[in-house]
Amino acid sequence: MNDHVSVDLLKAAGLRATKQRILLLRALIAEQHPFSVEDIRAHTKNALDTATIYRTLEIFKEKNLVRQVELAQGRALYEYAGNHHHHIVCTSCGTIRDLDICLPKTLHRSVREVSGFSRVNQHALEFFGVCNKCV
Amino acid sequence: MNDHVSVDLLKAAGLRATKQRILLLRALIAEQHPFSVEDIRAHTKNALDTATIYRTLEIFKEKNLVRQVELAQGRALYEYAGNHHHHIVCTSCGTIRDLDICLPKTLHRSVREVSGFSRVNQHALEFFGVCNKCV
DNA sequence: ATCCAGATGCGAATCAATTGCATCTGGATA
DNA sequence: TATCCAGATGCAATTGATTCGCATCTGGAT
Repeated sequence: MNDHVSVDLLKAAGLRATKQRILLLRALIAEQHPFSVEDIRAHTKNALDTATIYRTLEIFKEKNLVRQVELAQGRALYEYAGNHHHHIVCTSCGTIRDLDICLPKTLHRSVREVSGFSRVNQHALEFFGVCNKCV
Repeated sequence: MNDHVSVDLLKAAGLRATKQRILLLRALIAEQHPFSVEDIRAHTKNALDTATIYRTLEIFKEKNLVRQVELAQGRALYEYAGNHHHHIVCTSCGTIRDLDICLPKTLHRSVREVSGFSRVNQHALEFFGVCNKCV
């Protein structure tokens, strides 16, 4: 029932709305948090094949439906690309918390100037520290 | 001869100065750029075993001699932890350029406040764009 | 010169991610 | 609504990075 949101998002992105894509997108929207492929499989009760998940995530990334997050944990994490934000990771327990903080536009602009790159499209920003539960 | 620098750095870090560690550290200092394990092997003419490189890099990371860089290229990159800096990656050709840009301290401080974390020790910041050679 | 905790090399194992291929299906078309 | 096919999927096998077990070696303390 609640598939409408996912279906609409898929159609808007010019993608075929298959069962698998609807399920995956719904899981991503529901989780609202960086998510490994194994987490996704668990969340969807193994209804999705691993290869399908990887292939679909790749497509979703191209359409800016999901974002890939690298936290040096040996595997990639993915999250629904709602509003732009960043994360802080506890290096002790691995907890990930969202941050509503972003780079000042001035910094983004000076990167283009300093680097000599024609375009600067994205940035990845992750913080690492120790959460309050880990002292 | 030029091993002295590496040897001193290792001793200062409280590590045994083995042939392998001197060689690896020298390669990292010489390269001054994010480096994959395969790159390191090539640079050192396969004198180092892969397992040794991984194990040693892990130790170097703990001693803050090297930094691990995640650029979502399917493998980790490592670079000598000289002065703190960041990178911009061309999403077309993969070129990595160093940036002498960093976050304003105010942002770093507010992360601690917003997140509720006790400590904020590090951050990873990577930019992605298109370099001038790739149009 | 001796000694041994720690370091190394080798091969095997692990684990995330990718690929080939036969089969299936969403949705465009008649 | 029935037909059709490019694109999507599942499965199994593969790749490629990283890790591990274990026998051997070595830096540096004594």
